[in-house]
Amino acid sequence: MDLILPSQKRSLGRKATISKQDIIAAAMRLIGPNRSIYSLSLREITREAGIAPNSFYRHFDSTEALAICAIELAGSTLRTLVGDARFKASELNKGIVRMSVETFFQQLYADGQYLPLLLREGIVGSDHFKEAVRKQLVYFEQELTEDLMAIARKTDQQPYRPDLVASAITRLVFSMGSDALDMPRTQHAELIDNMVITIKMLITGAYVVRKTL
Amino acid sequence: MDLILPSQKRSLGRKATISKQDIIAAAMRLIGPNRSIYSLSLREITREAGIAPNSFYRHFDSTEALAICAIELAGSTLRTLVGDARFKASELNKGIVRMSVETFFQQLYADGQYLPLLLREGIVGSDHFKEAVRKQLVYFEQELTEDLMAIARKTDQQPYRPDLVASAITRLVFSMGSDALDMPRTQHAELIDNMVITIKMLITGAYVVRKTL
DNA sequence: ACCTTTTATATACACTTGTCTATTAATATA
DNA sequence: TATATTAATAGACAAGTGTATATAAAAGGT
Repeated sequence: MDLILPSQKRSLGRKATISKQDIIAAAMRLIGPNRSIYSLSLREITREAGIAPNSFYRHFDSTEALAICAIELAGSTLRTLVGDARFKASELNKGIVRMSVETFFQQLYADGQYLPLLLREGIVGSDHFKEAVRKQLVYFEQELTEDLMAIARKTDQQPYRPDLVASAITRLVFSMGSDALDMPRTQHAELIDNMVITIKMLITGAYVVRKTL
Repeated sequence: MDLILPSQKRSLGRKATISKQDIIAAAMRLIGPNRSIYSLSLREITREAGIAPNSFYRHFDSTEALAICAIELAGSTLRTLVGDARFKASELNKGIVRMSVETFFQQLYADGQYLPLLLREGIVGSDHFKEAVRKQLVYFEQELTEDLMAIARKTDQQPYRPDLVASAITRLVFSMGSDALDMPRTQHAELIDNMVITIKMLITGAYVVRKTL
């Protein structure tokens, strides 16, 4: 998608002094831990990015377009990150659940701040925003479902409604993750433990419940 | 709290033509399903409420003050509602989990739109906002924990970490609840079923997991 | 009746906002 | 070197913003 990757070949004209990514980065700097992209003004963004207001239109049609671009970028970044976590987990034999959760938390400290972005824009944005975020979460859930099936194959047990489990885990991880951002790091170890316990309770319940329902 | 209840006694001066509640109602009308209070301008609110911009200051110091007042109102309203649900559940013997979830969904259709309000402002607001919302969620979790203990007493089993279970349920209910707002009502029955199943998986897991950990 | 207190409004000011219409700067190609 | 093409800017516009100051309106207390 050329919204994300800068087109390598440029055929003619003046060299671009700023890229889409630079503008997105400026926007990310502005929203910080509380604001949403929706609340940013075009001029505010261009001021932060160090360009003239009108230059914005060379890169995006509107602030809405920028937001959607940022959401997609955030989603893909996060998913490759969790993908790596799964790979490492199978290598280090550390437990997929814990490894994924830990990786997720690492991302919290990264400059990108992609996780809270997804959370916020999925809730306060326009319908267009929400759909973009929902799409990213669905990817997440699909990968999680795969993981759950892999675990199931190992233990030779069939979980009940792995789709629901995956959906619930996604919601929990995002919810607790954004809470973590407002807490001192000293509490994060405990939070991670709680998260792992909760997820394990959920997965365990998924095996047992099918008998009782 | 006199922020919420209109002071009955008025000692002197001109009669108030508008109340705090009227202004809050106007703000609620404006935010609709997507916007956050944070994005409302003072003039926008007063226009909707049918008063002059400066009149706003007679009731609130700032839009932030209005937001916090609305959050507290939303929280108390929701909690009494769920309290009623618990009462009815014990009367109708319908199952606390299902009854609470159903009541929660009923609230989605109410004019107040309090549920999405709590969700949004807890995420995009200032730190002050967030704290106000968090306080309401803690109330929720405490009542839930009570319920879980009550169930435990009946079944004569001790759940593992009921605090974590209550926290998880709260997050799930709010998350799925806000999703429901963007879906056609025809899908709500299924959503409620899924929610109940998920919660039961979680609770069941909480009983089993203590043995395996 | 008059004064006091409260509520609400009117007017105004300095800013910020999004966007339109040129105009200038820089670079690849011919 | 000249030209075409793209990027970026400058200036200006109407519209919207929060708030300060001043004034009018309505009610209670004496």
